[in-house]
Formats: sequence, C-alpha cells, structure tokens
Amino acid sequence: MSPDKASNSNLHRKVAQSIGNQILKGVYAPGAILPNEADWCRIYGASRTTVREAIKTLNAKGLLKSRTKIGSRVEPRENWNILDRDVLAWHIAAMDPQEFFASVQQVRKILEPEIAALAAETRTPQQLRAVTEAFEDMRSAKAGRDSVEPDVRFHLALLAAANNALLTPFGIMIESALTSMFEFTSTHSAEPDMFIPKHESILNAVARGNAKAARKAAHSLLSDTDQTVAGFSAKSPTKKPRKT
Amino acid sequence: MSPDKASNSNLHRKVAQSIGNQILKGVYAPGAILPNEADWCRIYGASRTTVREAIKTLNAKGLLKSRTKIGSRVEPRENWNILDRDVLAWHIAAMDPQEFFASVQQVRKILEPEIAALAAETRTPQQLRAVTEAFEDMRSAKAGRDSVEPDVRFHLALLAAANNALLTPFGIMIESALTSMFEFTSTHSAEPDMFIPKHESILNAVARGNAKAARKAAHSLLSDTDQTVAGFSAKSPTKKPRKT
DNA sequence: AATCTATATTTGTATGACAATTAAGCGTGA
DNA sequence: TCACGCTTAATTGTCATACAAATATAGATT
Repeated sequence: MSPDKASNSNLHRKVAQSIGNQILKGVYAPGAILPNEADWCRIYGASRTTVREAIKTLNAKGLLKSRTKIGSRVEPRENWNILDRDVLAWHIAAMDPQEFFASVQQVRKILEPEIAALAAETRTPQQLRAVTEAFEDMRSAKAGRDSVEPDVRFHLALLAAANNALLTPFGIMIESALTSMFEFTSTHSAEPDMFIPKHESILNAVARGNAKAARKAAHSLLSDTDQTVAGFSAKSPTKKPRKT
Repeated sequence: MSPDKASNSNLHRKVAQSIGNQILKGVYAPGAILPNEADWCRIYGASRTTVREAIKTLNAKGLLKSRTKIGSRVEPRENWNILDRDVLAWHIAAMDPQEFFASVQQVRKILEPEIAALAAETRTPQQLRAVTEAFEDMRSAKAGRDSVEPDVRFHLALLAAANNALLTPFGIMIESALTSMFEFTSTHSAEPDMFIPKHESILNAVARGNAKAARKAAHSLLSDTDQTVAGFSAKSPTKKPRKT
C-alpha cells in the first residue's frame, strides 16, 4: 500500500519503519496479531533474517511482543516507547497535527518552567556556556530556517543543564515539536524576533541562578508559543479527528 | 564477569540484557566501540544471528548505533531511551539507589500534581472507575506486599486518565519507583495506612472534577513520600557515589 | 466430560556464504 | 611535501537453508 518512503539504506530499517508506521496508523490495532514472518518476507521480498531484525526492533520499542507459535501481537499503547525518536516520528505521521501540538504544548507547559528552574539551580559552568552559545547563535541567525537549529539547541541545552536523566527523553519531543512547528511559523510568517528577548530572560535567570525567575520566564515564552500555535491552528484546515 | 542472571528464556534477550547492563554500568562508555559481532559470538557461545538480534534490540533502544565497517558505537546518554522498561531496569541496577530515588522524586513532584489536575479535567467515567477500583483494592489490602500492586495501579490509572499520550512513558518510571521503594518501606516498617487518606483526597478531587484540589492533594501525598524516602535514606548505608 | 496426546504452526537458533560499505593504508603524481 | 585516487581489509548487512523449541489446537482416550 503506502510505500513508506524511508529513503535510508538498511533493509531491516525500512521494513521496521514500514511496519511501525502501519501500527501507529492503526492498520494493526493493539491486541491484534501481525502476519507471520514468512508473510512479511513475501510482502517485502526480504529474507527472514532481515524481517526478524525489523521485528526485534519493534519489540524493543514496545510496539510488539513476539511469542513462539503465537506470532507477534501489538502491545497496548501504554507500553509503546512514544518518546523514542522513530516511534514519535511515526506517531506524528499518523496523527492529526493539531492534536499533536496540543499534547506537546500541554507537556511543555508542565515541564519546561520546572526544567528552567532546575537548570538555574544545578547548571554547571559548562552547561551554562552551552545555553549561552545556543542563544548567541540564535540571535545572530535572526530569522528564517537558520534560527530553528539554535533554538532547538537552546532548549536541549537547558534540558541538559537540569541534570536529571529521567527528563532527557523529552529532548526528542522538544526537537520534533520545534522543528515541525517551524514548518508552520515560517509559512505563516510569524515574526521570530519577538521570541529572542524571552529566551534572553531565561538565559539570564539561569545564569544568575534564580530559579523562580527562570520558571517565570520559561512560562512566559510558552504562552507566546501557545498563541502562535493557536494562530495557525485557527487558519489551517481541520482534519477529521481520530477517536482511539 | 557478572553472570547477569536474566532468568528469562530467549537467548538473544539474555545477550541483549547482558550487553545492556554492561553499557549502563559504564564498561562501555558513550563513544566507545563495542567488540564486533564475531567476538560476542565467542563470548556468549551464540550464533551470529542471535547476537545480531540482541544488538538490533540495543540499537532500537538508543544505546547503540551500528555502522558497516565501523562496528557498534555507544550513543551519547541523551539518546538512550531511559524510560524504556529494560533500560530503566539496567539503569537502576547500575546506579546508586538513593541517587535514583532522588531523580524520581524530582520528576514525580513536577509531573504527578499536574497529572492529577489533568485527570480531574479530562477523565472519562471509565477512567474514573479504574482509579476508584484501584483505590478500593488498596484500602482493602491494608498493608504488606498486597498493597503495592493496587497502589501502583492507582497511579497508573491516574496517568491514563490524564489523556496525554506523551506522558504515558512515565508509567514505567512510576511502576519501577513504587515497587522498588516498597522494598525499603516494608523493611523499615513505615506505616502504609497514613497514605490511604491522601490517595482518597486525590480520588475525590478527580471525581469532582476539581483540578486545583487534585493538584494540591497529589502534592501533599508526594511530600509524605519524600519524608519516607528521606527517612530510609538517612538510615541506609551510603554507597560510594559514582561520578559519570 | 475431562484429560491426555499428537500434531501443526510459529518463532528461536545455527551455519555458511556472499554483498555492501568504508576506514585506513598505499602509491602515484604534481 | 602534499594531495589525490586506488586497493585492501575489516565489519556489518543480507540471503538461503535447516533444525530446535514452544505451544495452541484438535483429536484420541479414559
């Protein structure tokens, strides 16, 4: 059916991506049994070795559980490693964008202020320098496609400076969200300059070690982002919602 | 060296667990190149097929990246899927327990109040029922080993009721934390009865749809948990800290 | 009706071979 | 001396085939 572009080499990777995409799209729902390995071999024209490696990959990401004589069964959603880079990409591809942004913003509003606060309290000089550099690059890039990479880097550096390993998986979410959000903001030509001072406030608070101010500044930035999202949300055509 | 017990069947699983454990222990640091597949075959007395499936698993969890002619290189920590069930288990095995609990509590204090608030706002009747049932089971179990399972279920049901897919990975963390925390609280004979009213407050707030009260109740429960952790932290012998 | 047994299906493991990729060393020429 | 291209060797990637192990299902037995 869907060719599932997957330009990258590595056959087992392509197969994994294709099957993963189908699972996230709901072609195979949680609880369902997948076609067996021989079937996949025929479908993709690949050897069983290759197919098995693909399926092992999906097992490792929590999408499947394989058992002898049974086959591979799709796991319940709560076991999926949604913050895995690949799984998140498949998820985004399968989901209504607005719904996704709403989920992301909800989580960001919970986490990022606290991340900023933690960063203010625990950042090392090195970590502060990383944040600063990202900010400088962001400012000098000014606008356009070049500003998105430092922007992402800024938020990731902040996350790293929070010094809590259990929070790092959110880096992938932030990365995904900011880059795909840029697709919209650039199209809709929202001015990026207004965000620079907000970022600067966070940076300064973290530099001063002022957790409270960092929290507040991060909160303020997110409110602005919220408005941007709401802006293109209102304009963009509504996709049919999925109930799952 | 370490036999890495791994009682479960499936040879490739055992191999993956063993290698994964070694990576989390720091035997192979980020950036390092692992022994090649032929070496692992000799080490574990397994076929290359099996070893490759194990390595694919670790690739899928973000611990490794394999490339032709290079071998498998350990990825930087921020790419590790730390909230994956296996990775988290290896992490716990490798880490100083106190340090781990500190990280967990930090995250819980950030997330759980907001999760409770979201649950109050968005829970379906079914989801509320799941939370209620968990609470009832918890109350009837009273104490001992039987109370930990409903306790975990309570928190997971709450998480599900928050209706945000991006938060679900934390279920694994909560599960891990509560069960291993129980190892201590039972040993140190902390009374579990004092927690029941706190859970009840959360349940009631969620039932009433009162987000603010739910947030406050969850916060209050966590403060108590904090004290318990601090309690056995003070008593338990200090392990030598690891700088990583 | 219940229990055991045989069987068939599916994943799990092993072996051996060759392809594809590419780092590193070598050589050639400017 | 340096730069560039070529060869080579090391490692993962893919394939084909065979057999082992687990276990749901159906059938036989009591």
